[in-house]
Amino acid sequence: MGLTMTRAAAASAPDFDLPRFFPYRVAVLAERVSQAISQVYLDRFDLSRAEWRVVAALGCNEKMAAKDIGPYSALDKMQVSRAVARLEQEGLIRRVGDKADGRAKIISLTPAGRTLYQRIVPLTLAREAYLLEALEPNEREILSRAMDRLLARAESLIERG
Amino acid sequence: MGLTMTRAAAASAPDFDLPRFFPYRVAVLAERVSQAISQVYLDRFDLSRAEWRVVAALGCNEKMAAKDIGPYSALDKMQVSRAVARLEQEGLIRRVGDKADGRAKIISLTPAGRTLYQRIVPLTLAREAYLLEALEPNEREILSRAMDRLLARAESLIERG
DNA sequence: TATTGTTATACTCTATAACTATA
DNA sequence: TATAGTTATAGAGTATAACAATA
Repeated sequence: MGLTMTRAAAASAPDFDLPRFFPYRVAVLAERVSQAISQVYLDRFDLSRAEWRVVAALGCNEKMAAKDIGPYSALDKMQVSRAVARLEQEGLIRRVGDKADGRAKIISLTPAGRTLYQRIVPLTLAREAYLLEALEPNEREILSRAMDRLLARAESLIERG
Repeated sequence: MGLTMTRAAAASAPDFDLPRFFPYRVAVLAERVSQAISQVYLDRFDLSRAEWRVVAALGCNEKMAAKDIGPYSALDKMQVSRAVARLEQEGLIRRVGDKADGRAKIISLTPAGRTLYQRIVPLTLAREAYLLEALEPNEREILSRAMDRLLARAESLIERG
């Protein structure tokens, strides 16, 4: 990981090595992990990644307004809107108007949606467990904390431009 | 991180929590890191991610055949082909036929391409360094090894389907 | 005037495969 | 028959913004 940052060379030949560049490595890792997991929700159950995230969010939370699904699942409001529209067509979720706020719609899984969720979850958890078996418990803890800190730093970089 | 894997509940309510699900977390992290880095190569220098990777590969390697750029930069041959075509139009790379293999074309940066590379690299390294400042040296080492192992496991999951 | 959610549009990316030229 | 690389095409995903309804 370009971790040592030994800038032996000056601007004319900076110490840059793509395969060790952290942003590259995390992109490749995430892409491969996503492929491995999407074999479950996409290939076997024909859900897009956004649709799977919405199902997962509702599986964890029972009832949510669309505006809360976005922040919970790292999707923007259009991705949520489109995913929710398709999931409703497929009979996997239902929407009812919120009495408290006429603009909002409360979204929840139908029984079919919950059954789907319950089928997918064990398969994805098994794959996650297989991935994490590569690590010792203390390594997992360090990884988890590292990811939280890196995410916070990435977000502060994005903010400042 | 769904790391503890305490499956207290049975299939009817598996211990699934999207925000702690490792594949979700690594996807979100990679996306945010990519946004933070693409502010450099995309917003300031108008390169797509694939184009930046090709420039970076050639910055690290001087001369490469297209077939070697793909594996080096985690791009498929079409992504390489398109990126290379645009970079050539922009005068950032050049292609010459390989005398040893009439099918292959040897690709290298032009002086303009190398100048661009040398401008981008310090900026991306600075952002990488900022991200990694969040971690102690030993944490970086553990993270680096963890990423290698997780990648290998993800690839073996993909292979077996 | 701001927020919730949908729709429209254009653009980019991706995936598959057909195609050429060489080997 | 296989490989290096390009091109074609269609589908999926993305970004921006306009829009309607409600607050």
